[in-house]
Amino acid sequence: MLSTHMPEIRTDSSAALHSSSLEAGWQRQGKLWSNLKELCDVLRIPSAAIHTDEELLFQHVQFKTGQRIHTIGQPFDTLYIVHSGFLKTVLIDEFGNEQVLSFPMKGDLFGVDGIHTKRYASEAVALSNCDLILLPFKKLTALGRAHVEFEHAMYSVMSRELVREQAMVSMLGALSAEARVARFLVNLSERYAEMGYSSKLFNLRMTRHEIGSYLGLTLETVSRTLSAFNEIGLITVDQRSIGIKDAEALKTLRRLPPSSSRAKQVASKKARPAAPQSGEQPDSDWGEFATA
Amino acid sequence: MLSTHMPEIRTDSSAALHSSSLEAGWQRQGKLWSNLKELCDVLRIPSAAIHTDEELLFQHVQFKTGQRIHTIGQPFDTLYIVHSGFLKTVLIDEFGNEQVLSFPMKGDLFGVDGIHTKRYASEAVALSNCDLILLPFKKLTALGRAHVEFEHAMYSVMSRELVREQAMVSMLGALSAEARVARFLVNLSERYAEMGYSSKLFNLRMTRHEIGSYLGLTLETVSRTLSAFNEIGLITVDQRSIGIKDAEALKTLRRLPPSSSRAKQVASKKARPAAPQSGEQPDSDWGEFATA
DNA sequence: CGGGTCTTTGATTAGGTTCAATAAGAGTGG
DNA sequence: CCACTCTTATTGAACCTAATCAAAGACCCG
Repeated sequence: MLSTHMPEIRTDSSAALHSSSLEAGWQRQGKLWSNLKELCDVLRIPSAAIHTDEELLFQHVQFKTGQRIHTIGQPFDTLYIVHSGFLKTVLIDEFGNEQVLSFPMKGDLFGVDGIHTKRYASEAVALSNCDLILLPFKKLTALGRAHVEFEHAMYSVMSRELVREQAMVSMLGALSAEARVARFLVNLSERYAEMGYSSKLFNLRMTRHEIGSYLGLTLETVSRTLSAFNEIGLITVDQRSIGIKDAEALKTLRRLPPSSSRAKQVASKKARPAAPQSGEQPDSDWGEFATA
Repeated sequence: MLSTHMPEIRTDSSAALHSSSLEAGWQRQGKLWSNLKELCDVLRIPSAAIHTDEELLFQHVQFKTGQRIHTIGQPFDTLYIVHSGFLKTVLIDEFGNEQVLSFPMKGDLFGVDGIHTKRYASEAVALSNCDLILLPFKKLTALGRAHVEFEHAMYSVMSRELVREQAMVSMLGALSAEARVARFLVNLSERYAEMGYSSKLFNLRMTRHEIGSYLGLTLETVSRTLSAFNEIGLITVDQRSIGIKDAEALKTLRRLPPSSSRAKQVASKKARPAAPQSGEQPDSDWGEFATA
């Protein structure tokens, strides 16, 4: 996998991205510009308060399967919003191994990890042909100052990312292999539903290896677990094609309580008198854990 | 643990926090107000560009060991900056089990996860007496509009948090128990150094159980691993007291390469020709992984 | 068709959990 | 101040989950 078998790799994306006179070659697929409202809609941000007459435009860029959007250490200056397509973001360790961090898809923002050090901390690769909206960081901050709601929305999106990461940490730290795979499928299913695809039957865009890396498992374990779910009738599996048969069972599938839980449960109940914990966690996509 | 043994639990912090007439009781320890420059300094943000004559003040609040700063689901409106002391942030799963997400200490910002849903997604508990600076979210956004540098700095701090979480995910997904514990110790050591304490000899502020939860291990494994490091001479352990004997060895301690690495390594090298990966990741605290 | 990647499945191993028992501290109250 | 209790830490032994090693089949693309 990776992109070793891909013909052309754009390592110098920044060069091409900003030449506004030469992008004719990119026109073939996807649109070229979005206005602010469209951008907000994609990000699932309330665009009501935005002046719809605003005619600030955001450039799109297309990437083909296997192309790299940015690499680790590359100077940061723009964020990316997925308009269509599927990607992965990865860390590369000292042995050249990938660690998959996320699978951005429509409506997701990535590149945020570059803000801090001014260099991207991760690498983003297209898993399918992609249409991305460029959001130069300068433009973002300027927009934030112009539109209070937009500023708020950006903080909100970044916060959403953080919550998602927290859920990942929680999952990796506490759940069994089966539970992780089950959650992964449920999350994917819900994501597909949001995007208007079928939540019951879809194709995985990533390999078992990538899923394993994302979930902290080996590809064999992922494969075996999918097969096991298939046996039990929770799903159907045929290579990349997944059919969800019993979403509820998948959602509630968990590690058998670590036994030490029971005592704790009582203790914490007693000590947590007024926490409105039962309250909803509305709009939580990429589902968490404490709220399920 | 938890706070089951603590005498007084403040579940309604918001009520008390904002009554600016009654905080006399809190005055005993710690200061009460910081200006913008002090706030930036604590956050390790360049405060040079800030108007030092700015006389906007930020309230402090003190918490005692075991007290809860905020709970899951509680309405969000303020962020917290650690001025002194040690805390933990946790998620609570459906069985009442804690999942430790972070151990905020001096200079750390927490509460960010509340921005998205307007409710805190995690719970923060003081592991020692703490002095926290309150940063109302409203005030933050207003400041961002007034001072471009500050706005940038806030994005930067949030990005830093995200990178830290990514490093956690990476660690949980790919490292062995020994490697996790080793990294944990190294990170702590570096953090103590930054704060002006000894990096060679320090006390853990958290239990084995909390460390285990943070690292995705059981408390027994943590204890055993520390004992093993002690045997080998990498550290000395006596209950909460840790002495770092061989920081280098701890830093380089890793899982034996997963065997499949070697082939990949060649492949990725070939396909990644112009990545300025060797570039520095300056100022990365709470160390990552891909850059070590 | 052929070489590569990806996936599945089996056999075996090992790292980490679980269960259990003991010890060491810290706080409480007589 | 000491006994009592509760929490925390250490260590051992058995078990089990997931990793590792291995092999064969499926798929894809040139």
